Amino acid sequence: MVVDEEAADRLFHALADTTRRDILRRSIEGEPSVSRLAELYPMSFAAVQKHVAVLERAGLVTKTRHGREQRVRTDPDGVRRARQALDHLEALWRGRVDRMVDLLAEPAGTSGPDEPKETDR
Amino acid sequence: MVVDEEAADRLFHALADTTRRDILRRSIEGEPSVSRLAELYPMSFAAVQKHVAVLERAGLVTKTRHGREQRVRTDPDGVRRARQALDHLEALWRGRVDRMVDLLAEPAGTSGPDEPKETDR
DNA sequence: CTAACGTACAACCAAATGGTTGTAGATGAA
DNA sequence: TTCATCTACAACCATTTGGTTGTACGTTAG
Repeated sequence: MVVDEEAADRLFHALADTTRRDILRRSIEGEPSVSRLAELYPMSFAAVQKHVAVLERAGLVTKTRHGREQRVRTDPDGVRRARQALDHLEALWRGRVDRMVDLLAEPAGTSGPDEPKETDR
Repeated sequence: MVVDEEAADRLFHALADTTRRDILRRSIEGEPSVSRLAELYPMSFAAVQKHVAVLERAGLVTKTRHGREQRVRTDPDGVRRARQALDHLEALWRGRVDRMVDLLAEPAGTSGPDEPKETDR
């Protein structure tokens, strides 16, 4: 499996917050310190610190000491892992569509009937 | 903007749960009724019903009445919207890398210095 | 008609989330 | 050294989440 389920939980949970997504964007463009980030949002430093921690546990950002500050940088692999999970879902979808196309393309009566009335679902 | 922030919150939140992602997968492959789904997980019917509701509010699945049951089907557009949000993040990342490459490619001393020591961050 | 099934929804509860304040440890500047 | 800055983390609180049970309603099968 590409990412195990718990990791996927952490990943998507980390992404499921406007502030955290914004932190992620700003940490892509620059490499802000935690206190620089904290200035941007209408909440305490500690709150922003927690958001960064969530992103870090999800593997979306890393922190590196730089003097007395801690700079936040996004980990492109983290974003890529999230995309892979969605890619997998889309692949499933495409697979299903392909199978439906196959059924339609099949000469009538080759195998079992497509919908034997209301089978058992 | 591709998806507004609140919609993105709902989207990623809906994806941030193993059971919900599994429901999504099964609703891609088949088109199970809510009670069929409920049989699959170690929780009550009502709990599964709530999970489906979360997916529905996120625009990831739709329900359609079919006799007395309600079949769940995933909405491929929903998954695509989630991917677009991540695509955007990756584009930002690529943009940053490109800009760094530009700086490196720039003949020395053309514009301002890259890092004037430890400016003000 | 009656019974069984599938669903919807309210009320409730424990645990997690997102925020706060306060305290304390490192580090850099004066 | 001393002071201001940046960070870490604990303790606390309100709200949301994810689960439960119970009740009610529409639909299909006998």
